[in-house]
Amino acid sequence: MAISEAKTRRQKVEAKEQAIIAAARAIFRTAGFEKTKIAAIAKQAGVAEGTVYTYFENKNALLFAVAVEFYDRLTRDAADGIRELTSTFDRLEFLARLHLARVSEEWPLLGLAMAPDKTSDEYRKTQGYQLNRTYVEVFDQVIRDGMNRGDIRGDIPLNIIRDIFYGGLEYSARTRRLRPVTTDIDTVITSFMEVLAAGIYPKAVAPPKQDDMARMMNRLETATAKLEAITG
Amino acid sequence: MAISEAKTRRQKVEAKEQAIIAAARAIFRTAGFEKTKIAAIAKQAGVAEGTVYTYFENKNALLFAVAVEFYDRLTRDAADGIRELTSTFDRLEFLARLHLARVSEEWPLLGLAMAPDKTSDEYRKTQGYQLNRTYVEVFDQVIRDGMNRGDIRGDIPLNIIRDIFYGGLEYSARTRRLRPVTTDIDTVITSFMEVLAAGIYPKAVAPPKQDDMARMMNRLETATAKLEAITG
DNA sequence: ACATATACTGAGTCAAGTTCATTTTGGAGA
DNA sequence: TCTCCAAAATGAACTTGACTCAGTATATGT
Repeated sequence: MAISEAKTRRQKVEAKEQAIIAAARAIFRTAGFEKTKIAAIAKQAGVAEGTVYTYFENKNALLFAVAVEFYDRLTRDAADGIRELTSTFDRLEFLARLHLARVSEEWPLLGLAMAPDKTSDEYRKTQGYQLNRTYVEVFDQVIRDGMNRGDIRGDIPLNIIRDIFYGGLEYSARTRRLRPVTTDIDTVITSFMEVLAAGIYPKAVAPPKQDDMARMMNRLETATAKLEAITG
Repeated sequence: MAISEAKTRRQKVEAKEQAIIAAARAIFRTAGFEKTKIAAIAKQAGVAEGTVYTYFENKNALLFAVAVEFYDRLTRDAADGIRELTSTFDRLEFLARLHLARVSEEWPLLGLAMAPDKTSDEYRKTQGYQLNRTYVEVFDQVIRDGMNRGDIRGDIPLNIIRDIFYGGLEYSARTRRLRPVTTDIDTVITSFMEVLAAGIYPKAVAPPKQDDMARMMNRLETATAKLEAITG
């Protein structure tokens, strides 16, 4: 009967599809896209080479399938995470942390998946765009909400804020990957959020009072003492 | 004699190398990396297929050569541009404009050139890193200088500022490329600089009109922070 | 002019992605 | 339980394109 087929047959097929995606993810991750051979994926998934092509149009489509899973999970985690947080700042910090962590792990692969080369066919181009849109919509909502609350200034286009946020995070992830001495992740997030919130220019300062002058002298003494200790 | 060889023979060889690079750049740009055939490059450059390989180890090396030219020009233009500008803000805005413009044109290609896949051999990996370092050094110098002048707060690691700057710009460029309705480039730069300068949070007070004392405080903070970083 | 090193050539090799004719399998109907 | 068929699986064969190499042409120094 039709129901029974839908249960067992379909289940087997879907299990096999998952096995192929899992094998692909694992091998792509260790070997990179170019060096990964379809033969190796097939072997690891326990199927023949040709079978891969009954599930996926080609190698790019397979990479794309891996990317879809990644994005789905990421979007879900992002949405779940902010649900429990109330302040705009906390939400943004949460999203920054999540993104930095995930992207550090998987970007070498998934940045590629969305590259023009790999999404040249129309379906994947628009599909990839949608995937990204859905994910980023979580962020956009936090910002819009923050603007309404007065937590975020309303005179900057959302576009720009989004690009700075995700662009900055992606580059931070890249820096952490490439640099020999890697900064503690909490420090990165703290500084990142600080710049996002208040910018790189010095904050407005109140004109120094008497106290400030005294404090400054004090600190200058300390600093000078340290300097002398070094220079001798 | 040796001199004459160095002149005519070498010149011819270098002209041919340039012809190959030029052909490669043109075809890579229109067709993308994967779809570009060495045969097509050879034909356009007016040489046999095999000749390409007397000049370049392989296809990746050819792409890399294109990237080197791009970076050299970019770095030169960046350094030249800021030389004529005195204020920190003007310098940063200039660098932002330059980067956004160049990256919009060429990134689909050159982002790839630096990707892990293409720089897997040790030479190109470190070479690519150096290329990037040299370019970014122009920016770093502007920031360091700005910190010393008190134009930029000293309590944020240079890393972070750099990543936000270039990451944000790259994403802005990407957005401009992908989005159907593209924002005017001046608006993008203005908003971008505004966020970089002052952040996304509402300003507490009017923009600081720093008097000398405040400037000095700021500078002292910076110096002390550095000192503390050294002495622990 | 001659010898030799350097540059150039393009047919051939090879690796890997993709196709397809054939075989296997799971389940619906008798 | 047996039969039959459509879906799924197979792997050998095909195709494409990067790369090699044995041979040819060219330029330079004597």
